[in-house]
Amino acid sequence: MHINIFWFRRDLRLHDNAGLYHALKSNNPVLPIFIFDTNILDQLPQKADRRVTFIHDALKQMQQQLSETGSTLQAFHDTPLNAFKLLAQQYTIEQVFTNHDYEPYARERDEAIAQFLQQHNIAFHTYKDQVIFEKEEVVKDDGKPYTVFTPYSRKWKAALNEFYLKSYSTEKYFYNFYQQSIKPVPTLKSIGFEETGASFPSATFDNNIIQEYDQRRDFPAIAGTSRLGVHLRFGTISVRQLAKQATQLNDTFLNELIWRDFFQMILWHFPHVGKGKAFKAEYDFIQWRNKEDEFARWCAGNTGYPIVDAGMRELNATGFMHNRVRMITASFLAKHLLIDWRWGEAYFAEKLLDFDLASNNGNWQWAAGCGCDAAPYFRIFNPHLQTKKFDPQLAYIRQWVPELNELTYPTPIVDHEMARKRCLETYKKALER
DNA sequence: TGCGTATTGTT
DNA sequence: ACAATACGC
Repeated sequence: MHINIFWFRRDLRLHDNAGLYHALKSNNPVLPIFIFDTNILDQLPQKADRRVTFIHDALKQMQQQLSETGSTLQAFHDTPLNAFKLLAQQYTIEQVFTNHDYEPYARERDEAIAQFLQQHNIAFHTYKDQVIFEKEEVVKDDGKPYTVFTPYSRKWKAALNEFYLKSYSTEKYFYNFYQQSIKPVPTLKSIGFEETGASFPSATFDNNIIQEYDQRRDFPAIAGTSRLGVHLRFGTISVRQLAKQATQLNDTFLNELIWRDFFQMILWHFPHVGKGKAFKAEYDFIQWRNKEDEFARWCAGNTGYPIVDAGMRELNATGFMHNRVRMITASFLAKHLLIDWRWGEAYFAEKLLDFDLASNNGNWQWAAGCGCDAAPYFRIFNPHLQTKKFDPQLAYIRQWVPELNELTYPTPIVDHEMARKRCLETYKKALER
């Protein structure tokens, strides 16, 4: 019996899934698979990882839904290549379907799998699913990719129509899942991880939050942001459904989704940014101070700047940090402390539940000034003024830095005015070359 | 989705 | 005295 395979990666949902839709419409029964990729998991420093827990929860939920169709998810804990070798021994596979992934590692992985499948005479079909526009779909009139957000977003909006927001109604074809008895999702323990007891934001989006997003998003003390980052990251919501709401409810929120497409597009066209290079090469001449002890204090939320410390403590405690505070803490690391932005990028990558390489890298490069359409290097956030503007009652700070009023609060790690001047001089020196 | 400072305008 | 604006960094 011939089967087709659908390979889940960062699209962990059965509804409105482009690749799954095409798989289910195909001529053969569809076996859904997921691979706990040891190339990735073996690099993770912690055995208790909220993201692995999140993926595990999402798989169990899909497994439940699949059991109602008489099918089952087949999960592997292996390298993708080994998993496909096993599958090719066990089944007669005609076609494999999956969705695009734009990260450097994913591109290498998918090229290797494509080669393996070709050798075994198995067709490999891939689809756009996690963004509205990808690759060359929104480019300048000369065919080159945009590197500045605003003109990109204009072209993006001009190109948008109902077609790009339409749901893929997979449900009509659920009868075409490969029928077999349930294969339980491996336990976290069996793949070398521990339960984290983490609770996750809901995947249902609140229209009121989206509607008032532009008014409320900058205040970390209030619930003004969607908290949907993790669901976009792992595909537990559909970006098409969310973008459709955004077009109707709030242009500022829609812009955030466009930033996400923008950074995925940048990573696709300029993969070196995902391999430790500044988008603007001249910024790699900056003489970072890279003081290990100062980095440790930043990580721990112990800089003596309450807004910075609150943000880092929120991150350490929850795996989340409010976006306004991400900008403040990132600017502080790169500009006040003159620590290589890549150290901060790596720390966020380790800690953020919603970590996404393209957005994390793009935003760190933005904060450090070396990215496309970046904050100019002389734009240095003043933590005190940022606090006055965005947490005037100190409600957010007090939540994460309860000892603020005690005499024991550490003195600032660095004087703002001195650090500001030092930053301007250091950047200027590097860019004058 | 900047800050800090000088200058101009208003009372 | 202080708010609004302009401008270099």
